[in-house]
This record gives sequence, C-alpha cells and structure tokens, in this order.
Amino acid sequence: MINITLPDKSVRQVESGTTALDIAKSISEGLARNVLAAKVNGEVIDATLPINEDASLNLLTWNDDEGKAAMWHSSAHLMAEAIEQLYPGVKFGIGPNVENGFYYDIDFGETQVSDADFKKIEDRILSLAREKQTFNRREISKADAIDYFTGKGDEYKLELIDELADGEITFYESGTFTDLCRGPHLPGTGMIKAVKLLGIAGAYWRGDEKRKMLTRIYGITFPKQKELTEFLEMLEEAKKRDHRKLGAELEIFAFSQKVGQGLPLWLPKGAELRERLEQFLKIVQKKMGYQQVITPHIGKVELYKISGHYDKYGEDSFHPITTPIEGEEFFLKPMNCPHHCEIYNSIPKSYRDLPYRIAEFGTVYRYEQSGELHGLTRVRGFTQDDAHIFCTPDQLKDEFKGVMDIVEIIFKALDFNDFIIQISLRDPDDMEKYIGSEENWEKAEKAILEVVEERGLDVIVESGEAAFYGPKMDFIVKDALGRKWQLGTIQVDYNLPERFELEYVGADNEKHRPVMIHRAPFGSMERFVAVLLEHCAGKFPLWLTPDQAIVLPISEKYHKYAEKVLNLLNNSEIRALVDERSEKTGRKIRDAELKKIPYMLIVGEKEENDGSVSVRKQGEGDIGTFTVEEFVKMVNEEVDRLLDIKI
RNA sequence: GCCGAUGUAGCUCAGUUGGCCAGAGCAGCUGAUUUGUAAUCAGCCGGCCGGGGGUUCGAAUCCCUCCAUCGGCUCCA
Repeated sequence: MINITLPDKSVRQVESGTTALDIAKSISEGLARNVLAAKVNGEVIDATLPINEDASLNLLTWNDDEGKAAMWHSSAHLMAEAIEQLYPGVKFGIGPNVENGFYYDIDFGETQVSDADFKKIEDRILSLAREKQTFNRREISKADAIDYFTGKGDEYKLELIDELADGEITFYESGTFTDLCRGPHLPGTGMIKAVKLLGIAGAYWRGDEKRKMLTRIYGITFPKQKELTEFLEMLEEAKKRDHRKLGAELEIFAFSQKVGQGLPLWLPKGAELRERLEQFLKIVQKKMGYQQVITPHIGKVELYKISGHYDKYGEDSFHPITTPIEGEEFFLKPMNCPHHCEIYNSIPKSYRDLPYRIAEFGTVYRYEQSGELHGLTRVRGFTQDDAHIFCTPDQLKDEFKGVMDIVEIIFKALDFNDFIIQISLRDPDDMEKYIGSEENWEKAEKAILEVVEERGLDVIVESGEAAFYGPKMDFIVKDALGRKWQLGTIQVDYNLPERFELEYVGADNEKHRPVMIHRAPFGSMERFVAVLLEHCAGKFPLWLTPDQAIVLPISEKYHKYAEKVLNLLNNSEIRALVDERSEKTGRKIRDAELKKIPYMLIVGEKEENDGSVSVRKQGEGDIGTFTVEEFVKMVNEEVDRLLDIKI
C-alpha cells in the first residue's frame, strides 16, 4: 500500500500501481470524468499512469492551466492524426500546446493547404474525438525510434530524436497516429467536444529562417461547445479594442500608402493627446533633475561606427543618404544615444556635474521588415521619450531607482496596472554576440538584480535577451489579442561611454569613465498610445482624452446658453465642444457616446433658468444636475486625483 | 524578408458558372423638422471594383506581376 496526499492534506491509502484516474473515481464519478491529467509530486503526468510510491497528488481539470495544457497538447496529436488521414505522407515537426490552444508544424510537401481546408480537418478531428481513442504511452529505444521514423520518412522527428538520449524516449499512440512525445496526455480523446482551427501560417523549422518553412496550423479545443462559443465571442470583443480600429474611429492616427508603410500620421486629436503625455513626462523629468536637449534627425555614418551600431545593424538599416557634392554619408538616426554622448562630450565634466541627465523626445527611423509592421506598435518612424543618464558607478543604483519611480508615476497616472517586468541578461551560451568587457557586464547585471532584490519586485529573468551593449529591464504589456509588447525600458551601458571616450574628473583629480543609463518610460509614443488605446478601449483617462465634455443643447433656442457654458468650461481649462446640429437629443447623446466623450452636458430651458447643466457620464448615464461651477470642480478633482504626483 | 489570406464609396458589407449603365446601410452635403438622456424624415453627392499588364467579342469576376493590409514565422539598437 502507498500513501497519496491530496491537496486538502487528506491522505488515502491505495494499492501501489493505482492510477490518478482510479483515485478520482473513488472520490466521485463526476470528478473522474473531468480529470485531464495528474500532478504527482509536482510532476505532471498522464492520469492513467500507475503511481508506485507515496506521493502528493493534484487531479488536474479544465480549471488548471496544466489541465488545459494536457487537453491542448492532446488536441495537437488529434489534429495530426486527422491531417495524416486526410493528407497521407505529410511529415510532422513539433506540435505543442500554447497559451490559447495548440499548433502543429507540418510539411505538406507539394500540397497547398489553406484555411479553406479547416472545416474538413475540424470535422475529422471531431469524428476522431468521438471514437474515444486513448493515448498509449510506451518507452522505446533510440534505435527503434529511429527505425520507426526512418520508415515513415520523417526527417524532422529524426532530427529531434537525434538530440535525445537513449532511455528517455517515449512514444504516444492514439488511433492511427504515433508520435514522439514526452506527454502528458488526456485519458481519452472523448473529452474534446469542440474544436476550432484558428490560423495557418508559415513557420521556419526550429525557428531558423535559413531552414525550411513548414506550415503551422493553430487551433483550440474545449470540453464544452459553450466554451468555444464564449472564446469566439471574446475574440470578437478583443477585435473591437484593437488600436488600429479605435485609432481610426477616434481620429488619433492614420497611415498613407503614399507616405509609406510604417510611417504613422498623427491626426490633430492624436497629436494633442500625445503632447499632453509628453508635457506630463517633461514636468516629472524636470522635477527629477533632467534637462531637455534637441538633436538632429541624421548623423554621420562614422558616428554609428564609433557606437558599434553600424557593425551590428548597418546592413539592416535604411541606407545612408549622401551629400550631393562631397558624398558624405549620413544615417537617419536609428537611436539618440550617440548624439547624446556627444552632448556630454561638448563640455568637460567634473564629478560635481554628475548625474548628468539629458532628455529628448527623439524621433528615430529604423528599417523594420515589411511583414513586421503592425499598426502603431511596430513602425518605421517613431518618437522615443528618450533620456540618458551619465553617472558615476556609485550613483548607478540610485539613478536606476529614480527611473523606476518615473515609470511608476506614469503607469499610475494612466491606471496602467497590468504589466510584466522583465530583466534581460546575457546568453551564457553565446557570449560572442555582445560587446564590452566581461567585468563591466557583470557589474551592470549585478546592479539591476540588486535593485530588484531591494524593491522586492516580481520579475522574470530572461537570459539571452539583453541588448548587445548591456543588460536591461523592460516593462511589457499585452495587447487586446494577447500579444506582448515592450513599453518602458531601462538599460545599463558601460560600453558607449567607452567607445565615445566619455570622462569626468573625479574628486581625486583623476579622469574617470561614467556609466550610462538609457531609459524610456513610455518606450515610444506610438507604441504607448497604441497599447493605451487598447488598455482603456478608447476611453482615455479624463486628463488625457481629446474632448472632455460636449454640450448638447435641446434645441436651437438654447444655443446661446450652450455657448456660454462652453466659454465657462474653456476658461476653466476644460476641453469641450458644443453639438449645434439640429438633431434630437437622443441622437446627439448616441453620437457623443460613440465618440467616447466622458461628459455630456444637456442644456434646455430648466438649465438655462438656473445656470446649470444636466450631466450624463459616458457609459454610465444621467448623474444629475449641477451648476457649471460644480461641474468644473468635479472634473478638476477627477483630473487631480489621477495626476497626483509625489516626488 | 518568408508562408498563407485579403483588397468593391470615408466606414461596414452585397455583387463571380465572365454579360444590360456596380448595389445597400451608415457617414457627408442640402432641405424640412426645434427636438429632454443611445439613431427624425426626404433628396443629393460619392467608386477607373488596390496599381499595372494579359486572356476574351466582353473582366470587379479568369491568369501574371507589383503595392498595401491581415494572421503567423524570423527580426526588433
């Protein structure tokens, strides 16, 4: 007999060799029907595998991420089986579960497959699911595994097997399909009740663009039809939040084929909004000792050779522009730091001048591959809220913290709470990629990790994601469709000061090298506004939104009073307008609601007589009648609450 | 850049076994209406069917090519 400890700490004595599924059955049939996999001593395995020793046991269901993972991983196998039946002779790459579903990379040979084929594949998957196939795990020797896939002619699986050690290879069989797989899998395919193939795309084998492109099919499955319906509804909702759609509707930005792809045009409302964001940051930065600078949009090629960017990105950049007579070469600046280094260098520095913090809303241009462009989040011309801090090594940590304070202030003012902090360090397996001394890298990485430690931050650490010149901390958010975007960034750099021979005279009267911090709390204005649009679904915070209020006169008779209200509002720094169309009030309200204007002020006879406005809040409805003064106070208080900056 | 899909009016979409002058709703404009918390009515304007080639008596519809967009892959100083 062995002891099985359940999550509620209760202990069950069972025969050795009992499966998780058996234990579930002993608890209740209902539970057993819902068990997707089991977590035994912290390891996720098939619920149908025997347990042979004392263990803690978690029965994983649809409510557990690991349960979903088993479901979707099994679904990938099922899709592969369906596809193999429909397209005999196809070869398979990898087929994992992902955050929302699963995919399988498939080599279809000469056959063209498109989303028009999805229906057929989905139907086959469902009919296989109904066969209630089981997943049969078996350990197999490396030689036998190689034999099997050699027989099948699947070079992709053979490549994967080649990297595995003999004795750790397992196969899973379900129906007519056998796959190299570690598991775990569902007790049976019958638990898959609904399937939807979501997309088809090319994907390089092993993510290497030099290798063959396979066809990746994404899909998702559910234990209930209803959940699929809900998932699809959620996708529809997310699309409504897409910044590309909202940006057009709210007249924030536009693109023009004539201007060029990836080159955003800020419309008046968007430009005003962006200026408010910039102004806000400028005020914060001023309080924190930054000085504004301005640098040109181009710089000599030589500048980027010194900085090292030329070697790294020269080939991938927009090609240089040249002077007509001398043939001097200039790059459109892809970043501001080299210019800022030269600003540092323009006047000799003493340790008393440090930290030297210079900021610029610097517009930069980068050649992004055409397939990468994406609304405002990935563009070829954008403006960074850039700044560089030059300080002594002793000051580094405090300066780093100061930057984090700014990020915090900004995220708070925008009610932005849902972000991930990522620390990016070197790739220990590929040190060739980086420039700069070992000693400096270690110092920089240590400083960041210490700050994280001191602040008790919840961060994810990624090795190999560092910039080529130094480690960094990034603030990452997800867009409406769950794609991740990097917003703010703080990067430590010992390298550029070296390359630009930056110096300061220390208290010891000797020359020293400063440390440099690159930082951009927004990241880029374009990407930030895009993510903000999606975050607030177009309903910007009151202090930021283009139009804060709209006055809606009931009829032409009250236009005069409406104008008077408008003047009062404008005099109180409230951005407002009047709807003087000869439309019914219901219509004016509807239009203002759709434009997401936060406050609608309805004025008619009653309001004119007692100098008031009837206030309707966007998305909420009528909130009562106020005097204009009261309304102004209410708006100002709401704005101040968000902009409550404590430095 | 690569794989796949898409491209009809400012927006959302009809229209393909190739066949009269390419349609609708919304938006816009004009007029009527003077309106009390999410769409007043009527009329009008608006499209070389993404661009360019080709096949055909005839192309929005079929073929080629380029461009852009969308979903991924790779990349992202």
